[in-house]
Amino acid sequence: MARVETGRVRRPAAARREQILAVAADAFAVAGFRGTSLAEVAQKVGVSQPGLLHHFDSKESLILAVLQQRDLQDEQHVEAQFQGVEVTTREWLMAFCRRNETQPGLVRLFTVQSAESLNPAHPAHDFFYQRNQRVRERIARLIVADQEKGRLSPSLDPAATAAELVSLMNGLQLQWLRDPATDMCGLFETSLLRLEAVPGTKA
Amino acid sequence: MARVETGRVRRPAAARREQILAVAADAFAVAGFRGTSLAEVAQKVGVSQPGLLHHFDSKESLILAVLQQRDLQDEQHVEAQFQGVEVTTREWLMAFCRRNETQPGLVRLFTVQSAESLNPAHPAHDFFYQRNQRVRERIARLIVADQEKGRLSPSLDPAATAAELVSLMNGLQLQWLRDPATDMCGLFETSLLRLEAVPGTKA
DNA sequence: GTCTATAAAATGATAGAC
DNA sequence: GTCTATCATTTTATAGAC
Repeated sequence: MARVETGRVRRPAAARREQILAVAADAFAVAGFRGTSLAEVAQKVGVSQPGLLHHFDSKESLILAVLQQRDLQDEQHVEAQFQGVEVTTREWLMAFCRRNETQPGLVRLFTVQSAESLNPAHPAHDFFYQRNQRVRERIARLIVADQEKGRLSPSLDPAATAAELVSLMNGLQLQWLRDPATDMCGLFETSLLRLEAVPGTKA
Repeated sequence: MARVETGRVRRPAAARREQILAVAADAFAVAGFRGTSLAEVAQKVGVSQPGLLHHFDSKESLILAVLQQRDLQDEQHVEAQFQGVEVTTREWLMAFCRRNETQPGLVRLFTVQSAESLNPAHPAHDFFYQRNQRVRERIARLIVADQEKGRLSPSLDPAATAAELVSLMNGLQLQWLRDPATDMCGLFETSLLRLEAVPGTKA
């Protein structure tokens, strides 16, 4: 006698986890953390809501897992391009920008969560603070290297310029998401070239 | 015989409305639209939740009223400074930046709502789209005027440069909110001065 | 103008079976 | 690994009294 049809699709935990992360990333990108319900994510995955919570203890652990995974993937992708090769600030930043241009969902996830996480009560509040510091420091180091090679004016303050470039990149992403006609990378490159044109290749 | 103490504080509708708008602006600024409950706002106002909904038909109408009021106040404040006077792009933008620096709550309201409203289902989705277009056009006109006076290089594309400056301003606000040590206006001015240094004051 | 009462729906999470 | 059942809250909104 045949088993009763239950409709369940049982999958390896790892595969299901990946699937959930992908669906959740999209949902959080569109509606934010508070605006996304576990039931909604579960339904899109094709699983019950308690079934979803079997893989992630809570909604908080889910958003953190999503952000950490995507952040790691993204960083690795770009850094891998320049393995051992010498990179200028502009090249490095433009590589990120160009990659972002092909991944609006990812950009949206980080842009929306970034603003939402300004709230100290947001589960990813610390995550975004740390991430921001890390990115600024990375860019500041690239700027210093460029200055040493005479590619950027020594009159530029590395930390301040890094903060400015991170801000511009974030702002351009927001602008691009709101109005996809925005030439995000074109505007960014124009600004970077203007930076390189600042006079004063050492006194 | 004395009337029974009800504990109610009855106020003129207009005054209560203003009070609600002020409290709601703070709440939406911190926790966003989805993250703020009417009960929370009502409690801080010192009124019951249905008492609050007597003044605003719904949560949606409340957030829209908050944004419209603040947007109007802000624009009027800065434009009033330059009544009839000729302003440069840099002066106009720096006036906004300096005012913003004194109003973190206001900046946070618009930064958080701006990102949250990327969601087409957000009540202020259209509001922010229109507002963004309006600001970009205003700045583009200032740039054209500066170019005509020889204060900015004619090689700059007004619309593109306006989009870049709006992006930078928005990004700097986010950066400043996340890390108050950021010298928002200082960084902005540095960038604006760099723009003015672009060579080519007409052929 | 403000309140109490209440509805109606949604949500995050747990218990326990299969 | 996934489900059904269920709970405790929270949340927006309405009805009707004062």
